[in-house]
Amino acid sequence: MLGGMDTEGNGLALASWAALLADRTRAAFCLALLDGRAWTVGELARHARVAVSTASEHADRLVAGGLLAQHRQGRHRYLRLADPETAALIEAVTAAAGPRPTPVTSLSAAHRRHALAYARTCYDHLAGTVAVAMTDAMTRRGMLAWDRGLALTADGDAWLAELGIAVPAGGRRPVLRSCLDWTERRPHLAGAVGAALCRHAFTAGWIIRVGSGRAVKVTDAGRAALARHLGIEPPDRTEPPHRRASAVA
Amino acid sequence: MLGGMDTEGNGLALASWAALLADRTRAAFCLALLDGRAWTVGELARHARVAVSTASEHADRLVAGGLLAQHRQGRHRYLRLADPETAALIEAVTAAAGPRPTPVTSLSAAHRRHALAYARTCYDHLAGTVAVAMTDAMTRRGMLAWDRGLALTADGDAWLAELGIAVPAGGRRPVLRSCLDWTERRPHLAGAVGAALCRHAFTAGWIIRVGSGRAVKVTDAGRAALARHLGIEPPDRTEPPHRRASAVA
DNA sequence: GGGATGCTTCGGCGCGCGCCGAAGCGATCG
DNA sequence: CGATCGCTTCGGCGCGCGCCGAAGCATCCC
Repeated sequence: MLGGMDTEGNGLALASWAALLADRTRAAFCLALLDGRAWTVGELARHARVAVSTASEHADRLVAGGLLAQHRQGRHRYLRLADPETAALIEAVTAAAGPRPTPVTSLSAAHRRHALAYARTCYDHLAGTVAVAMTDAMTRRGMLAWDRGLALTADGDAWLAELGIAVPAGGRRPVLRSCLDWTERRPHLAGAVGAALCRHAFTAGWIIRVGSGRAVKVTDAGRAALARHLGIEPPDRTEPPHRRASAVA
Repeated sequence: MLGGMDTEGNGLALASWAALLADRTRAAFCLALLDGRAWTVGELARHARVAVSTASEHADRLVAGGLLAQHRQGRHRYLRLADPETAALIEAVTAAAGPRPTPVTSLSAAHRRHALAYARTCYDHLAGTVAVAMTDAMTRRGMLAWDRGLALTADGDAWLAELGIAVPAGGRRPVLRSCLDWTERRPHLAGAVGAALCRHAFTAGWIIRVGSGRAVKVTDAGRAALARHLGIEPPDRTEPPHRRASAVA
């Protein structure tokens, strides 16, 4: 029959890999870990609402499959995503898995949803309305060129330098990548540059973590910086979401 | 608890999507369909060595899940991958799922394996040793710039024009993307440019399909063209593989 | 018309996997 | 030292899913 070759060995590997994500509990783990931090087994269990024993076994499988890395410390076992490539892949699959806009049941759920859609981390870079707006602004200002691929222009280079961000030279990691935003369905920046930008936003106090998840909050200083450096005016998102219908733009 | 939100709705979507690939038969289907062509239910069944009834049901699920598109024609039902994005994602997962070098059992299997590793289609662009060599040559000749993202240079633009390939202007598809080669573990070109290049290679007679799978063969004309246009000398791959150990470079 | 051929539907079988609670174990704390 | 805490291991339960063959239904060919 020919052709079976490619498939037999490799189809199995593909299926095994996918099987790791093909369970709602394990998927929940990976999604939670997309915040880029390390979680304990207990935290993951509570998050996904399963028994700790169950969570422990799932963690075993994910580590064995190479999706997660672990490190033990005292009586804790910390889990995080294995590497940025894995994170990118999971994010890509999530985007493909579709904009299922998650029926919102409670008001506080609506708050959290909006906070996530507004600004969050995507492993090591920024995502959400704010990240897409930043990408758009950078494009508008001629810092990014999309017409022959995606690349930083000389202006973009200069801008980063001005902020004190060094563009990391070639490792095996792509310097600049576009990542389809899961809520906006439009691209934001990832890759080494995206990560450096996000790191800078944290250290410069533009954004801070809020709650235990992936959501971040743009500080006053952050709003000022975005206005000054990119000419964008992100709305204040500490106010309740129902005020906001027109502010997203 | 907080944080459950993101996960509950979305973790389910992620898991459902992954479940589509999490079966060796369905994975085999998708891998086969990565050749970019449309297969019938019967062909897929024979390829994956399952009963036709089984294949039919799998096809249903893949179509319902949005991974495959179908079109019926007389008593046939043709299946292909839904779109280039889906293809890219599957290829990415395959690469992540790992370089499991597929233990080779028979001599003819070795032939097929080498043919695949040497040159094949990856949905709508080229992959394998040849594709990676082409990408390297284009980089060496200054047609591609990687240091600030991945982009065509002016030289690259001119080269494509010389071949009569128009760089497709912005649709929602990325113009140029690097795709991790599954056999070489190094990047080759994808995106609209990769697809255009592959299409050109077919129409210009540089390559032809061989067998029923994804493998392609570089013609004499193709070898001449690669030498002339890129200064690379791909070895003749119609000869048996054991001759070739040193020729791959 | 009759007889292939390609596909779908259905019933049924059996394995695998996700779940839990109980018990055990090592680290930590008082 | 004993009590607590975080995690792991184990046994057992039940659902879901992948598989098949038989039967049915179109389509195409003579």
